[in-house]
Amino acid sequence: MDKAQNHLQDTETRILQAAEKEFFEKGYAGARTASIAEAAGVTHAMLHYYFRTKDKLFERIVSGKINMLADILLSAVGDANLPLEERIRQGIERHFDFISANRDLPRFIVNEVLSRPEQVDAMNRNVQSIVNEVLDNLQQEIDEYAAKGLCRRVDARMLLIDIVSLNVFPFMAAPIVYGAIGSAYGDYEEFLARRKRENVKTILEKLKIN
Amino acid sequence: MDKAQNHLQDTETRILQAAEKEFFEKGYAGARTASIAEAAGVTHAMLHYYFRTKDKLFERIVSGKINMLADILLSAVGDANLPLEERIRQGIERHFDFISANRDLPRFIVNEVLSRPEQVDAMNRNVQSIVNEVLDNLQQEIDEYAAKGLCRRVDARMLLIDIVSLNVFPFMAAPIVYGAIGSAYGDYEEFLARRKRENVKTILEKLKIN
DNA sequence: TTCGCTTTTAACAAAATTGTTAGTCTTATT
DNA sequence: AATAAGACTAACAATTTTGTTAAAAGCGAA
Repeated sequence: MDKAQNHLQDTETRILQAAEKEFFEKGYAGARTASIAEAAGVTHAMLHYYFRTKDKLFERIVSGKINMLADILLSAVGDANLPLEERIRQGIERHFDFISANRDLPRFIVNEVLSRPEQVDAMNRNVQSIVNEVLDNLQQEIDEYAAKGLCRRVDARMLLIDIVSLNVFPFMAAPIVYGAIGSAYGDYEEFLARRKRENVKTILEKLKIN
Repeated sequence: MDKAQNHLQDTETRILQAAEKEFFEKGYAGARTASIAEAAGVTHAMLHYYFRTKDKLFERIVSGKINMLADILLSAVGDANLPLEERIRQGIERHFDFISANRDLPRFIVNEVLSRPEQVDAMNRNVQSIVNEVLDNLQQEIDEYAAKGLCRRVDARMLLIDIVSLNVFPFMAAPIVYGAIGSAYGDYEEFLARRKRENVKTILEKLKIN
């Protein structure tokens, strides 16, 4: 059973990997099952053997990716015993690093998931409760700090949107952002490091008391 | 000639309008020339008669949209005799309003244009010089204000990326951003108004001296 | 009206694309 | 070795999709 399973998993995961690449690069409509099969090194009948249809294969990829979103949100929450400013800095940096390590993910989500209402519903059901919990905790902590005069009483929800916007957009629009502006800062990785620092600064500035 | 031209333009523009809608909604690969023709109320042979190929029709739509980008950038520059803070506020708001009036444009650009290297080159050629001029002027003005102690010496390029990120991302990811967070602020339009104010505040905060 | 030009239509052709199926090969188990 | 189960292949089928073409219709000018 183990070796048989290995064999199965081998081609199955090869198809999955090729499918992920193809769907990320070309989207659902642009992806070709034949290309996926070729990239995976199998006949395209195998793709149907393992996944029945292009649609089911796509769903499989999507659901895997959607789960990553909740994970990164939770992992960015960080240690509860760090001071607020440090926790936020860490959260921003972890989020930035996650996007940096998955540079095509945002575009894929926005393109392929957000245009399918039933997927959006599924995502919101999965994400909303955890987002709200994270945000309620953060808001409470901000309010406590503010009560002691240690920071401004900023809106946690708005802050989260700020962070995600600042971190994600430059990756999504990378070719223009870097091409038209970023290249003035050196190579692309250098530019990214600079952006990361800048985003931390921008957000913490909103919290800082004058 | 006038009436003939009118007749010609009529179906031609109807095809163009239907094509824009279809390409915006489904992307190049997902768009169907038959759907476009049907939506325009003509046989699909007419589409080929006027535009030869799906590709040429697409190019026509894209080039029109690319030109809008330079326009909005310039229009956001604003009156040179306003004080810096007011000019920046105005620029942010104009940019936000433009995106708000063209909510599908960012996704279209990111999806359909940025995945085509030759289009990216064309865009950068068109945009880079004007962006650089705008940025150089802005940077100079910031530096002057900073020299007088009226604001911080912030990096104009980073500021522009901040503005575009904050303004554009919530529209691109609208279904999640509003679904998971924004709905706490009321209806969608209310949320947007709130975001607009928030973005202005975030940016001006970076300039303000403590 | 007739001529010539553009616009429009209907039918067709070619290619691409997803999916199926019948049968073969491999491999673990008995 | 025989068998059974799953993995695999090659060929085929059905549909979709882009694009063409020959002929008809519309229309202004001579």
